[in-house]
Amino acid sequence: MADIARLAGVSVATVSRALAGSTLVNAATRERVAELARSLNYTVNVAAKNLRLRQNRTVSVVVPFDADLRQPLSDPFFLSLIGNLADALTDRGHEMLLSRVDANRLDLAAQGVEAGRAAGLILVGQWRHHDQLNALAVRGLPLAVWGAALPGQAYATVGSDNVQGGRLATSHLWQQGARRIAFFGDWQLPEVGQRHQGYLQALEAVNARPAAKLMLPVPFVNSAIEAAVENLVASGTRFDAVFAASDLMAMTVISTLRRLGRQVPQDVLVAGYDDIPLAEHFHPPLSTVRQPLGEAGPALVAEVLAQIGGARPSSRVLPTTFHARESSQRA
Amino acid sequence: MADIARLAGVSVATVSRALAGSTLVNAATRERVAELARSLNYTVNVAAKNLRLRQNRTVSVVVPFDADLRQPLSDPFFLSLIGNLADALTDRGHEMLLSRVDANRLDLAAQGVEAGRAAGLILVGQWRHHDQLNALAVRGLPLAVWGAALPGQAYATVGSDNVQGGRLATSHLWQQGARRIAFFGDWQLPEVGQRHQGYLQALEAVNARPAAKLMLPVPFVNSAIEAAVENLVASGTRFDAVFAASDLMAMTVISTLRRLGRQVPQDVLVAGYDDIPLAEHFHPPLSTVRQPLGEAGPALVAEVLAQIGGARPSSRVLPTTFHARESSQRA
DNA sequence: CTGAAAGCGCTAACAC
DNA sequence: GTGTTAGCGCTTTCAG
Repeated sequence: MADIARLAGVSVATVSRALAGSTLVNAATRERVAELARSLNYTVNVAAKNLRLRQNRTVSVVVPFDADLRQPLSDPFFLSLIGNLADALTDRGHEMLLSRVDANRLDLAAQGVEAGRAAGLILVGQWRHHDQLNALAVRGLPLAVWGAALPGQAYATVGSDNVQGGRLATSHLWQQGARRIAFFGDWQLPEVGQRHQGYLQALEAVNARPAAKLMLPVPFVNSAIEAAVENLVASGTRFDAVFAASDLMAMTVISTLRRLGRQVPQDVLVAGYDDIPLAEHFHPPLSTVRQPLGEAGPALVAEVLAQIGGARPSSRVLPTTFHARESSQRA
Repeated sequence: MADIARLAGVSVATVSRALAGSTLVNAATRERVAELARSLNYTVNVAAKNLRLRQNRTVSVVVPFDADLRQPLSDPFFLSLIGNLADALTDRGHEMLLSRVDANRLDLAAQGVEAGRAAGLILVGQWRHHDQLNALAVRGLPLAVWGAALPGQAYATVGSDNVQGGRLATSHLWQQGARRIAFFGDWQLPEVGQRHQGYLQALEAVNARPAAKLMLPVPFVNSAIEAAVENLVASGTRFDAVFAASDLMAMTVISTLRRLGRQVPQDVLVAGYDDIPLAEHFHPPLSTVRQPLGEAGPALVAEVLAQIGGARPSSRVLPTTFHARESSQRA
């Protein structure tokens, strides 16, 4: 900037003003400075500017990972959510700092904000660390979490209506004639827990009681899912439908069932959760609960930005819809 | 920092040194300062530090998008690559600034670096903007691009051996007895172009000549893929195999063929490219060319960091392997 | 309309 | 060992 000032024969203050488009500066001078900057391929140093202005237009997005499995991030739903967040942030003139942290050290997630790198934090995935999240929120850190709304939470969540989703999927399966519907998913996780709630509610609504043997606390790990299907089949437990806590899980269930000689939907009906793009191109096309991904990014971004602006945390539950396709309907 | 200095009864310089773990400062003082910082939940402001040190441990990762379609980022392969990059960057102590830019305004991609927000740039996807990329590289911007190595390029690429991949897939299909193998993919895109090359080479190797009608320049858009399959079938052109430029495309091809009453692999053999995690759980399990995703992130990161350190751009081609599954083998 | 000067939060000579 | 000082690149009072 000093260079430009010298070349333009003005002070740095004027250059700063000119580049900021201030009307205080003579139009001619402004144009000259702008031209010079362009030809020198010069851009204002954002870091210095932010430092001076004590502002920050960056939001830290962190994806917690389960240290035990150190799985590379692979669920298409979360991956898409990240893409979505990038767009939403860009649309609102902010930048996105992306990182992954050990889910057991969630306090590290706040680092970006504490080190002044970012003005707020978006957490993609809640895991079972409700209390750690509360601790962050109590510190006054602008924070929005994708996940389930839980009682007694001090932080803001944005998530889909998991209970409703679980209910929709389960009662659909029931209506299709399924009477022994298995639930696949680790209900210790808040979101899955609520989907499980919905499952229970739907069964209760028709006066059915869920068999304990049909509820399998399966983690989001391929090998575990396959093993669960194998065990279920081997055990001889009768079941005529599966409601899986995610599409990815449902797909693995279907492919494992097929390997074991059971056809979907002829022998077993299956429904998933998420409605990832591939769901409708799967074979059979997968019935599933759609989470409104398109709203997710903007909602999370709006929430952190509101908090950065001083607002109190406020959670939001997005409605879910069920999309019946072939996997849950007998031909 | 000033606060801590006051509370500790020392100067800010000492606090700075203490927090940096300098041995120049008395161990007792150092501990006192560290304790104070901890209790105050204080962290050094990275932006200020970087400004002063004229250093920068951030890398900008940008994903170009096609403005015409403004598709939300959805290909699992690219999404996974981003996750991978995040990990690789974290492992090497850097942060990741993620953004998407209009593929027609690739010069904007450099903004992060020019504005001092980042020290280097990783571009995920090359599109057809070879020259724009060269222009960036010529400016001396540390840059690594995921894509195809092209003649006369001034920038560094990291990518899989697309020609080899195309050859492997095509000759496998040939060996399985396919004689009229269709190619699906827009070969204007460098990577797809090379896969197409491989396809041609494989056919040439067995003295077959590809029918123009069997080569379809289909973009990565679901509706276009479906339309292409429909047209191909409707036209009455005979074909007994499809090599698609990505797994996602292959899956859409399979699901569309099925809708039109053609079974895979009974009527048509299909092979894809990428080996996304879902490929093996698809029905039928998808034969595909694996790109070594695990190496991609680290390789791209190593390359930008090397350039930031002053090295000259140096491209890298990662080997591909073909994984034959049911979609390309007659029972 | 423009310039001089102060300061954002930090670190690195250079003294003591 | 520790403090003083200068300055990273910028914006913004406050004078003129």
